[in-house]
Amino acid sequence: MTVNPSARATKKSDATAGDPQRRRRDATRTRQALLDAARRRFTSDGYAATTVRDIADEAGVNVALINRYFASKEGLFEACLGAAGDELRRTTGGVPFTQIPQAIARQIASSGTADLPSELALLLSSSGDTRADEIRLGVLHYASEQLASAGGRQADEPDSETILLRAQIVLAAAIGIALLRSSTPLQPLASTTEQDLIAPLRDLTDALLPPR
Amino acid sequence: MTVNPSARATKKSDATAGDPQRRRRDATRTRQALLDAARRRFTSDGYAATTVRDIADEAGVNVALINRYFASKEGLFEACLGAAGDELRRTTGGVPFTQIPQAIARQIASSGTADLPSELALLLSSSGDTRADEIRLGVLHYASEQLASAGGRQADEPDSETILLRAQIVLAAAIGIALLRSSTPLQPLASTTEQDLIAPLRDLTDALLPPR
Amino acid sequence: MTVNPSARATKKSDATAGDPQRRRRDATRTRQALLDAARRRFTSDGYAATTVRDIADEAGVNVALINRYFASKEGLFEACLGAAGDELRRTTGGVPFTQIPQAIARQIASSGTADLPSELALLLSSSGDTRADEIRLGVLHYASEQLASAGGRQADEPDSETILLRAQIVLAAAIGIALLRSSTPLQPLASTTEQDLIAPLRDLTDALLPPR
Amino acid sequence: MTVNPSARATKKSDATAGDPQRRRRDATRTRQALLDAARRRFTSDGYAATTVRDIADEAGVNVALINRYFASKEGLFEACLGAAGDELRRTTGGVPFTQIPQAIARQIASSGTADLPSELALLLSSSGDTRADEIRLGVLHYASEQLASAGGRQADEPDSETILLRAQIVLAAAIGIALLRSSTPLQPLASTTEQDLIAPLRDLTDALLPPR
DNA sequence: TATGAATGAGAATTCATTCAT
DNA sequence: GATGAATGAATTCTCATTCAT
Repeated sequence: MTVNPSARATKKSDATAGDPQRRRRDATRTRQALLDAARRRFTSDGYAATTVRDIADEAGVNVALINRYFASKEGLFEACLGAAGDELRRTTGGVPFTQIPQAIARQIASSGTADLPSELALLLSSSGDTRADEIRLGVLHYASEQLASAGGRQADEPDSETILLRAQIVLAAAIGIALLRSSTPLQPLASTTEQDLIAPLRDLTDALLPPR
Repeated sequence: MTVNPSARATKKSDATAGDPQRRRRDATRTRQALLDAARRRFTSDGYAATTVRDIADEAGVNVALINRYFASKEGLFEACLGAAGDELRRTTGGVPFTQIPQAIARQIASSGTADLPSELALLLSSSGDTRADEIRLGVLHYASEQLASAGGRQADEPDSETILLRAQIVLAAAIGIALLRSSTPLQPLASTTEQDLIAPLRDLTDALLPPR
Repeated sequence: MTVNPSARATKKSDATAGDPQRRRRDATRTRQALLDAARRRFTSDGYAATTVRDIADEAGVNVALINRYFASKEGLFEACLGAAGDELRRTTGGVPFTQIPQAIARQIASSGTADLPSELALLLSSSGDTRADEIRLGVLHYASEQLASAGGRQADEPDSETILLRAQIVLAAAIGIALLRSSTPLQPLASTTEQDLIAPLRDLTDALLPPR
Repeated sequence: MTVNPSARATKKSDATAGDPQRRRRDATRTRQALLDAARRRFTSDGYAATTVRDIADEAGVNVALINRYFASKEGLFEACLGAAGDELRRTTGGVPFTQIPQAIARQIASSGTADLPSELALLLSSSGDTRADEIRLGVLHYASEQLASAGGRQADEPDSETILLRAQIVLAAAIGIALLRSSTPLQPLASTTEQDLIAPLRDLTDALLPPR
């Protein structure tokens, strides 16, 4: 399910033309399947409510492999967080001011409603793990600073604190939306498309993050 | 055994008539202590990560009383949710449009940062319990409709769907802020006062919920 | 099974009659039952091969109580070791030289063959737990020094090192006997009585620990 | 493919004539490496506390090879026990009475303190495996009978039972010493040399096993 | 009403072993 | 012959809940 079988088959037939669809033992693929499944469950159910068995079942692999590849449930969570951070940085880093609404909307609505929820939502699932909290906080900081500087502001301006606060409110809004979409079927928000979100998000960012 | 709690309470107040403040065995007091403690822990740690023992300890009462008064952990959560809903309705119901930012700011910052977090954050802690989810969804719906109608809009207008969506985004922002403040020490957002929040929230609501 | 119900009943009626010590659902008794069962299994099977379920079943109580009363399997082991150390100190502390063989024999054969094996055997079951290892080593040291000094020797004599070594060999012999009796049905050693052991042990101690 | 290991070895030594020490794929070498590593870990940690991965890592080979060569962890243990029994028989079989202390001392101290512990200690690590227990008991029996007969005694003498008991006590002492040396750093016993042990062991055997 | 004891279900994790390459 | 992937059975521990005072 998680693993796309068709793409896999294709790749496979390229590699071992005579023996298609027979790749059962692939460490990296297993790892990724676990990572995807974990992200889904962690964001929709929260860290504590998610069992490793849930994740393994959803990934279609044996539970013990979670410990093999990620040492522990916490390790898996940290890996999810790291991946989410990377993804966020890639999507939002260096986006010009006018593109921010689109970027946020894409981030929120990127992968459908509940199928593969936005990385944003993951940033609020606390695990009680210190290391994970640090990662989370780091990503949040980075993201809000990116937003703050997108308007062309510098960190040493007199009202930089205010700007940062407003950027964090934008971030909070984005996360709030992602959460309401992934955990609660609150209509119409839950079923909006990326397009639907751009206009209100533009109003929001324009109001909170006025360019120079 | 004793089925009627009120009758019992009456008897009790008779017994301790001389010292009405100091009642060691006071059902309603115990109930309230549990409710407060539960709200704190549920919002800061999430439903699943909170143990009934945590709550009981924080409330300073015996664990078994949770089951006595609320039948189960889920029952306690539902009770918290109900109380949060009531509180929200009281705070945000019928607020005139211009007062919305203040109302939201107060709601968010009402009780300090982490000491007694806003009810808003509770609205996203899912418990996996169907009844609780219904309550939650109900409260969220009500709140967003209140916001939508605050601008003087009616539910049967042609663009009512859009208005509702925008109201839900405002709500999402409010919840996002509450969450970032209660679960993560993201500065400066985490330490802002009610006053600090009003201006940006005004900008936000003005942009998203234009009055007629 | 382990806990003698009749003895318990008797004690109980005694206790509740005049003694202010009341035992309701009896935590201390449960604790002791666990301690006894644990000592049996740890000595006969070793730490790692013993499951907490084995112990709980043998004690006739629920598994979770092990964690309740001793925090962990390791905690229970440490408690056993501590109790064994106390018991050893009580039995062997300050025993005059001529009584040593009897003391050792009693210690070894004290409680039958396998029913409640000697504390001695426990002193060799390593758990991999650092704290437990320290306790164990402390008890072993104490016991060998007791033996060394029983012959009237002082720690500052020129050959004190030799004396201590010989005392440790006596101790090793005692432990070896206890082990061979508790873990392996090596006949005739496994079924000897306390009396049977005294004569050979006297020869052994006389040969290794010559009095001044 | 290659069935005959000796043929293989021959071929091998031909092939790697210039570097006879370094053979990567050598069944008997791998087998022996596993056997040595297993003996070390089993004696120092006990059967249950030793993982097959520990052993394989220490031997520098893949884990699966344990099952390949010894069918199971228990099989490996039995093999160790068998090897230890052979070794013991070789060392102690037919030793004249006066040489017994030396033989025991050598056995105990043979291979340093912890590096390659005495086979003696292995004789007490129970595995819960019936076959292994039988082997163990057989070895212990054989050894004690050897000791008993070393004094020139016959099995049909009137006090043969007593003699056997005393021989078992000597054996118990030897095992006790080996254990205290391999598992616990009890000084000075743990660091004594073979020479240091001979004198006390002579006193011990003389006292317990008087020759005819 | 309140409390500590007790319980059973379920959680994460470890580990010997087997499979496929 | 050797290796890394995968698996299922256990094991320890936690936790909500119930029981007995």
